[in-house]
Amino acid sequence: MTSEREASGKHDRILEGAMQEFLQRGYAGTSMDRVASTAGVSKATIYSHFGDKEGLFKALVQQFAQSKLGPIQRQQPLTGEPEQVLREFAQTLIDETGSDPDHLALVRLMIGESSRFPQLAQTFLRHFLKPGLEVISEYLKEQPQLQIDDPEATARVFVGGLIHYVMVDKIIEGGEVVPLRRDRIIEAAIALLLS
Amino acid sequence: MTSEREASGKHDRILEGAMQEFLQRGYAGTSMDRVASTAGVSKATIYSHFGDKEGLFKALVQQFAQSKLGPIQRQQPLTGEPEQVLREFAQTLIDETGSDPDHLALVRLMIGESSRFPQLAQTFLRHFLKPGLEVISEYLKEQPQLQIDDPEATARVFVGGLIHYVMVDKIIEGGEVVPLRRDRIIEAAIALLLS
DNA sequence: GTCTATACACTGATAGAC
DNA sequence: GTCTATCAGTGTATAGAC
Repeated sequence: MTSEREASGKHDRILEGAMQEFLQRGYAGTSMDRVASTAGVSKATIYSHFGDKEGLFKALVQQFAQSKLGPIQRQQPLTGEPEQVLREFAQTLIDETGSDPDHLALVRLMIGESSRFPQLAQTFLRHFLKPGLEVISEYLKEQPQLQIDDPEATARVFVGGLIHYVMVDKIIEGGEVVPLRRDRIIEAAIALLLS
Repeated sequence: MTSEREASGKHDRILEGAMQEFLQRGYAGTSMDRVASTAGVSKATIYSHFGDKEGLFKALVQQFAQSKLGPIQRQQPLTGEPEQVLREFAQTLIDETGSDPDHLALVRLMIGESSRFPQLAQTFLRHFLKPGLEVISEYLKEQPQLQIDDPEATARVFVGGLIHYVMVDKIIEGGEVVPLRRDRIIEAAIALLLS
């Protein structure tokens, strides 16, 4: 039916336009006028689809979290030599989260609004952080020669150290204040686990 | 002079009121009307002191960064047994940054606005992150028996892992999604450095 | 320096025509 | 379902009195 196709088209165009605006200007900084203009629809159409500004925002972030699987989430269980497995995992994590401008902007937004939209932060963690922690944690459990007492906590330090690097370097662009090349943090993190 | 004393009093009251509002509502979510009301002055007074909203915001964050020294920044160079030194450092970092609501709110704000106010993020890193990295980095350099090839990068993984824990648990309150007790992350981080 | 009063644009949201 | 037109309220910022 024509009405269904058109409705769905507008629905998605609104979400795309809203995404651009929210990622660039933040929640409070985004106006519904501008979202309407960017999406090429009238404000009334937005309100009929999403109720209000908060409804639009929540719909948008959930859609993002569900559409874009985390780079780690789609990974199979890890197998192979620890040094190579860990290096590839670390490189993938840093490169894929650090080179996607939309992802970086979403992290900024999610953290900035986490006190006003706590569910969004939780959705984000469930989709992006938790799967990566689990896959590394499982791998460490299967490597008794590494002598790791607490694989879950160790995975958290390992992944956390890498994510913190991306946050400082890419999300808040603090690379000038505490400069450090990508490969040095990767090798240091691996060395800690292997020694 | 009376005029000086009074001007200074209002100046500080405005900064304090603005701090409350910005930390709670974000930059765009804060209105100058509300700042004026919270500070107990008129809007015109704020504009005469700080020019515009952006000027007020910048003055505020710089004042915060300069007044509150990071818990690590005021520390002397570390000395003693590695296990005890590292444990105390980690506990201090997690407890002091994780239990100060203003500090947590400032991190949320700083990250959320980092693309629109990059200097604020840099100021923050210079005052809070860099000193901690340096003190740990220096300590690791003086412990050859730990066999750490790259003390700076290793310090970054160690500190980053701890800060990431605080960010997930306290800043975005994701403790339910990826629960982990404070002591487990501390012991896991220490074990990585000692093994 | 500080206030009151106000200018003037823009905000989120809706009514009513089609 | 979608639009145009519009509402009441609030936003930043300033003029002018004291």
